[in-house]
Amino acid sequence: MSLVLYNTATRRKEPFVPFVPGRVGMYVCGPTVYDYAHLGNARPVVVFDVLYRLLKRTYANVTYVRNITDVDDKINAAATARGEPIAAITARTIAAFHEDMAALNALPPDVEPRATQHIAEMIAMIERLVASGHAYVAEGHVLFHVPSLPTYGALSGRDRRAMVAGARVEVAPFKRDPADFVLWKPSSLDLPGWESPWGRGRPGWHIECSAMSEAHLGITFDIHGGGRDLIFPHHENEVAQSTCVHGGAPLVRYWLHNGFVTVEGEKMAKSVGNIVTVRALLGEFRGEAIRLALLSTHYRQPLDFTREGLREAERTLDRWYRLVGPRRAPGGRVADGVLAALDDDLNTPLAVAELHKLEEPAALRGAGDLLGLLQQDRDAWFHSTPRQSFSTTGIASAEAVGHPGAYQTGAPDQDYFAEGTSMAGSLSESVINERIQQRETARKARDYTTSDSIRAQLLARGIVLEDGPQGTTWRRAT
RNA sequence: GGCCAGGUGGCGGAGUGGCUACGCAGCGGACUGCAAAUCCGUGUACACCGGUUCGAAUCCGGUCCUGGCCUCCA
Repeated sequence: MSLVLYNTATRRKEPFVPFVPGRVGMYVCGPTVYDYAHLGNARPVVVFDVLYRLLKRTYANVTYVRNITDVDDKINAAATARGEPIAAITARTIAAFHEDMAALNALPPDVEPRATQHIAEMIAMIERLVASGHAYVAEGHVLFHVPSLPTYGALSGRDRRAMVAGARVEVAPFKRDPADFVLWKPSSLDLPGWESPWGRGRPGWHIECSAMSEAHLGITFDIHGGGRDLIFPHHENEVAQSTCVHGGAPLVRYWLHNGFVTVEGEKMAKSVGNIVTVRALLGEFRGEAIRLALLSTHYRQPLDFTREGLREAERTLDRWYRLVGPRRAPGGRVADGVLAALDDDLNTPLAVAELHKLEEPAALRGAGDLLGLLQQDRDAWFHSTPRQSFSTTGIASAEAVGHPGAYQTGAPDQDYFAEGTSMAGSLSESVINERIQQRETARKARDYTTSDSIRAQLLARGIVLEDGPQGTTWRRAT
């Protein structure tokens, strides 16, 4: 394997060489848990899941860390707005996140640290920053002093003075420099808080990732991933904190960032009202189709998510499932073309094209395993509806998770899915099989009027019949 | 305003100097009682204008357009 990755820090593709031979440490920024995961959250999870699978093929020791941010002002705001304890919101959201990502065939990370479990490490880190002159205390806050680090801005490629000039947010008066950012801030008693040398307070956003990556991956690790929007300020600030704490030792060797997701050509944003949650989408499409749609565009490119794109992904999976054989079986050797595509900076669209060239079931299953696709039995795929697929993986319904109204994402979102009315799932398999038998009888009697009417009836309920050499099979229309 | 991406056939989407992917849709055919599925055939695209070159979608310059970031949005 000769993996090449595009490194945001150098803006070039570079051969991937682990810092410690044979061992790989990878950190991906995970969700802030106050609401269901949307497509923008799902893309990095799926993309870096493919990278994780690819790395595990080659390296015996891969540690994948994906954090959970469970202390954040957005969570506090949600708790206030809903009149619900923070712990209840985070616990429920984390459970939903796990279910949704599992439905997308994303493997769980090796470590999933939570910010609230690493407060002590954060405080220790901040103390060192204060002691070394990189941070200062002001009005109960601890701030990182950006001018104390001459190389600040290298990752995002921006000039400090230009940033200040373009700043559109009011600068807090106690900052020594407009670019300084918060490491620790005071908490009133109604907000989550921990005792610290600077009084009861809570961490700023960036420090958690510095603390958690050090705790689980050490001072310098190989890969750090996330969405493009995190390059600045989040990752820039992470670099600043960590390198200052670690006496200049580099934090990350390869920075990877995925592009944004738009929906039907529009930016997905709360203000537009077109946030598409994975959970809502899973009600209409199967997880593997969503996953394939996410992998059909190169991860660094912008991805426009459309209903038609999802349908195409379903048709593609239909075709592959017809070829892979009835039972889920261990995959065979991964085709060279597929590997070469993924080795080239995770070129998943090219890998998908390579899959189209495969005809052998074992080869398809093998490539599918690496991409996290084709993970079920053929019948399970053809007979399942989105809902069923969702529940057979042990996922509780949105209602069972509770307070569905709390996750109201607005009318436009509802409209997006309203047109996808589906009758599939309204017929049980026994009824379908019974009708197929009746049709068989009619066909043997050459009563094609009856047989065609049975097929038409089933089609109206979303069931497609196919007469093959081995008899009649059925599938859910998509 | 600054910085950064991107504009490829009806659609999606790779490709970054010559060999013009791949998929979907469409069209024609085979198969089928009819379908579906499958198979065969079928489409010479690279925003615009210059330049470099024997040769450019691919390199250089310019123009237009779209999107993102610019202090807590993946």
